[in-house]
Amino acid sequence: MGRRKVEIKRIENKSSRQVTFSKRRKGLIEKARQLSILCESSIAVVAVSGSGKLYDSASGDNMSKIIDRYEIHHADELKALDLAEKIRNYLPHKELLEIVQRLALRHLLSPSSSDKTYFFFFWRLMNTASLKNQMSIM
Amino acid sequence: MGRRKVEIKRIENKSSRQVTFSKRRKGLIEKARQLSILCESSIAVVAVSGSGKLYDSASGDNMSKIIDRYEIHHADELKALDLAEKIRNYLPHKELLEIVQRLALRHLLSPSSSDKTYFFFFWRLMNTASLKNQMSIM
DNA sequence: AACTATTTATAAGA
DNA sequence: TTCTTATAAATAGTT
Repeated sequence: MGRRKVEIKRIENKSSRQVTFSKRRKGLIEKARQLSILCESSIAVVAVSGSGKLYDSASGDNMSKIIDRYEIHHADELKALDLAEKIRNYLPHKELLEIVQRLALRHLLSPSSSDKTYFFFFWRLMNTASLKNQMSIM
Repeated sequence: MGRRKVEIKRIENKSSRQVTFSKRRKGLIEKARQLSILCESSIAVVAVSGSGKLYDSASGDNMSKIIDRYEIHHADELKALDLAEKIRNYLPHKELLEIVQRLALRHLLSPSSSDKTYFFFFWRLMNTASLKNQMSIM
């Protein structure tokens, strides 16, 4: 869709690579928006540039809800991994455990709403709080 | 890009909506793949159809890593929510706590690798195992 | 940041 | 549904 046909391979020139990233990223997100509206669907796009910058868009629903759906859909696959084996290799992290325990305690002390969607949101909050906590000590 | 110009609004006819969803979803994912290769970037797409079916693609890196990046990037925003307030409304779930405690214990008993990336993967596994567990009792 | 020659995506038709 | 094709839309190279 341009003056020349381009091969789909890494663009070597850095500045044209950046220009193309900007143009096509915009195009991709617009396509996602259109698909969402035309077909009454939810579309999430997350793009990480070569230099690590993050761009995202969520159409039809918010990003967290779309990610939750993805996680639930793929839960079986992940569960099939040997959990015990994996865990032996993970980074110990006392702060994580403290957060989990603190949140879990408050959670136990307040049995109220029964809306399932809250469960997932709760779990995401725990997740994110800990990710952030981890980031700050890196 | 077709015989007629189409307005970007919900397609009322169900079968043309499905056909368009299929065609445009394929196009979107192909665009994501191209962008990833041309510009050396990572692109995740998650699409949920009106009927709830999930389609996803990850180019340049795997889906979990891209989602992790998103979570880390947005951690500040989520942290700003009133955690205590939110937690008061979440669904109690004993099984979740048992899983977390069991995993946490094993985690404490095996201080080994120090690769940061494992931490995030560990945390994702915990997350997913619990989501799945929750699904099965819904 | 605009422009425009071309390629590419796709809406409607077969 | 799968293939075709006329046309709209995206974009590569240019200014």
